[in-house]
Amino acid sequence: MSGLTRSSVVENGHHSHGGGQSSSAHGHHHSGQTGVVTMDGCGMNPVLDYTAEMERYRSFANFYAKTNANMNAVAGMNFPQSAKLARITAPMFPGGRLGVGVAGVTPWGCHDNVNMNVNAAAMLWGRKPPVHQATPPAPPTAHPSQSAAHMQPHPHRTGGAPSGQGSDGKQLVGHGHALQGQETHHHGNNNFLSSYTAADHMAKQGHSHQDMLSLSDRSSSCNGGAAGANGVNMSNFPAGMLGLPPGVIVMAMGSHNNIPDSSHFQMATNHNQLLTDCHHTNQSNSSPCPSTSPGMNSGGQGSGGGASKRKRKRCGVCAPCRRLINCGVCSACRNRKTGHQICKFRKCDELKKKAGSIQIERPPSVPSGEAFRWFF
DNA sequence: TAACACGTATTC
DNA sequence: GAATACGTGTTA
Repeated sequence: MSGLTRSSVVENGHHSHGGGQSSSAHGHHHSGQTGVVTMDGCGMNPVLDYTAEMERYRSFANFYAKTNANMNAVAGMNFPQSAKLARITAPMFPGGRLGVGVAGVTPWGCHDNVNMNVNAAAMLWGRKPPVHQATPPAPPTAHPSQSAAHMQPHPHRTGGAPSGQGSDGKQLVGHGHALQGQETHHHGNNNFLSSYTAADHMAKQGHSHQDMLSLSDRSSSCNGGAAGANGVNMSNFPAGMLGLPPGVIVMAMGSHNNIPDSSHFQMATNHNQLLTDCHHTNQSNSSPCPSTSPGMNSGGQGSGGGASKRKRKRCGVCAPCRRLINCGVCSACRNRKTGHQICKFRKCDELKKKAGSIQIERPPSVPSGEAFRWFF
């Protein structure tokens, strides 16, 4: 059953997405654009309404372009946060399409930021950006992953876009069956870049995101070899072998022996490695798997020595964790200096629970199809 | 019981 | 050392 559970997390293709501008809480949307490749093989997703989504983001972009411009011009002020935002969001809307003013458009989930309009300039990043920036992604028109080499049609491909959309860079990878056709669109548009950028950002910006991403050379131990039980151990495949462009998330589906909680996010990095999600992670240098990290519970709960006093870490996959920006208006944000608390909207759902009650079968706050919202 | 304040672990 | 954020005691 765990396989079914995992399937539902990604998008099983049965979700209605005919709601038009329905709330994002119902998850009809992004899975088709986030570069998610699922590994359960037999599911098929319709090609989702990408155009509508892009229009929506463009609307945001235009609005914030104006907002930022007005604020900067009228008030004669510069908002450093805008620059920070731009650093990550700009690649989502390359100037070629949306213009310079797009800087500052933010990729947050649209439904939980009612104040974002008036507080756009007050939005804060949870952590300062890394000092060293990753190699910037190539412009969409020149991204190396657009090469035909990795866009060769998969022999078992059955779902996804019509073959006429091959130029869209759809790459289906599976274990002997067709993969869900919800794949990427990433070459012909900007979502790939957003994924790429966000992934890179997440890999650097905060511990929680680092948690999500451990290098593939550790992933086999992380997964306990579980993926192999499915016939394909993606962990051991460099992304390049699979033709996955950086930023594409491979979500290994299907049940894994004795590992009910292994939602295998795997993300192709710009190094063409698959990054493997280890739930309950830690960023321990020595321990490949979070749950054993000295930073968290080793010797604590794990040894039966009672509740560990070690700090837990964000799960990295729940909706709040996927949120990249602070709301700027909650008490935690307002009292940043004295409160020592993360934005309420970013507070991990798991951490809200009592310590010791962690049981992530599936993040309860992650409705189907929203698993990768943070890329937008 | 939720919000707040503070200690402190963790990361950079 | 500063910033971030978790844990927990206190307060409203």
